[in-house]
Amino acid sequence: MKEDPPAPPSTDPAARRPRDAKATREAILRSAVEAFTRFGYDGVGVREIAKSAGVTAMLVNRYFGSKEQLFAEAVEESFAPRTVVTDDPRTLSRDVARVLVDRTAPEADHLDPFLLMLLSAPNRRSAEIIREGIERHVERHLTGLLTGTGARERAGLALSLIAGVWLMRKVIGDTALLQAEGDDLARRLEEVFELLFRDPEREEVAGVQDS
Amino acid sequence: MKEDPPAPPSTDPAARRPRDAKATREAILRSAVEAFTRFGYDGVGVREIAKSAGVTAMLVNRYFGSKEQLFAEAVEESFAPRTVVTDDPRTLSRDVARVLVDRTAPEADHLDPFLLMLLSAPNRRSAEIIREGIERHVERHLTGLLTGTGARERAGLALSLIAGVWLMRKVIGDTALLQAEGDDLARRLEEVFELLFRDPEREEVAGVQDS
DNA sequence: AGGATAAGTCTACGAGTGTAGACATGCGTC
DNA sequence: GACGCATGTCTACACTCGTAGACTTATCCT
Repeated sequence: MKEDPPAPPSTDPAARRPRDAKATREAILRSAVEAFTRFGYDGVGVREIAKSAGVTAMLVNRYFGSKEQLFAEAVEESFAPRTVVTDDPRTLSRDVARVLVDRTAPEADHLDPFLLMLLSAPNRRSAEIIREGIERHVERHLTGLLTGTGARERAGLALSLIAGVWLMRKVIGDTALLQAEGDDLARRLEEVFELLFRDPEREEVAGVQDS
Repeated sequence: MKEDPPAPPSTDPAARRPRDAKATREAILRSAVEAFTRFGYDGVGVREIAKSAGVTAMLVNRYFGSKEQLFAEAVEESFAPRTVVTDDPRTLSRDVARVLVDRTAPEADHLDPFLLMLLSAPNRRSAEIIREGIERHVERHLTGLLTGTGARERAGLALSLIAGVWLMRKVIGDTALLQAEGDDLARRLEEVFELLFRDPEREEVAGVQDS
């Protein structure tokens, strides 16, 4: 009997934080990165992001101005850090292939910038923000690791393949790529990356026609 | 001066069609394929599709049951026909590379199933519909053209690369791939497809480690 | 202790969503 | 030539979206 107090003072995720603007801002940004990576720009609302950060929706706009600006900061946060796993050009192909296969495995749920890109690409505004971010951070970095002609173009192709594998394995759920044995997949991907990463002029045989 | 009549009886796209259920259904489906390919599942409303077909929104649901079922039929319509350009395994790599580069050129605006896939992938329901469609139509067809071990897996990787190039060039607008010279891009892509399409056991040198 | 100010919340609006149900209308057939 | 039914439309509902403006509350400084 007797009604319970409507707000049992259990572990409320918001009421406990003692009014710290910087911490709150970071909490919102963290929630935003996670939400945008899981559901994409159009797949999540600011109320949802705010709730999982323990605040109300309006505070998001107060700190970030708008959903679009919040997304821009989330892209920066997501793309800025490591992203590429190794800087050693000799093992680059193998490492990229291995990490890609591992992170797109069915049981893994890594929050990856490529997922954020794929799921937010349909919206034209967010696509433009993503383009700026991936060019400035990921593509530029990868291009710097490559030598020879067309390094930028080859880096772009490699990123296309990476994005495509993310798409097919984690977003679409393509059976052929999900049922494939991981080591086998990594080996084939390594061959492709090797083809894209190596200096085309340092090879003994170009092999292809000249025209 | 003087206001024009609010509805000038010019070429009204709907009023002219003489009540043909089949034709109307096809018109709606055509509009749906175009809209879903341009804006993705969540990026377009049934009212918009209906309007460009010259009918009202409710007629869409009357003919197709729901937006989701309409999307399923649109996927079928989009993925069913040609999709792969040639069936000659000898020129497959070159043809696929050439067509891919041409159709993703900045000036082209080809309505491609891959665009529909990319833009509708974020929605989980439509992603599942797409998976079913691309596996049953495109992937199965491509797998049948390949010989040797892991044909299905290699086909999946090739489709990943194709999707990735579509994404980076036409959706994200990646500068590195858009500024690249078309013939050069096609040549590099042909090499990658050649690596994925050829029978791994029919090669003189496997080159990679055995484990 | 008390007031200033930052930190956070509440209410609301205008627009857009998919779609259910009732209504209007034009065509083929007797 | 009029009826019947398929074809198409109108209105409405219950909801979600981003965000603008007014409001409340806690924290810090003097």
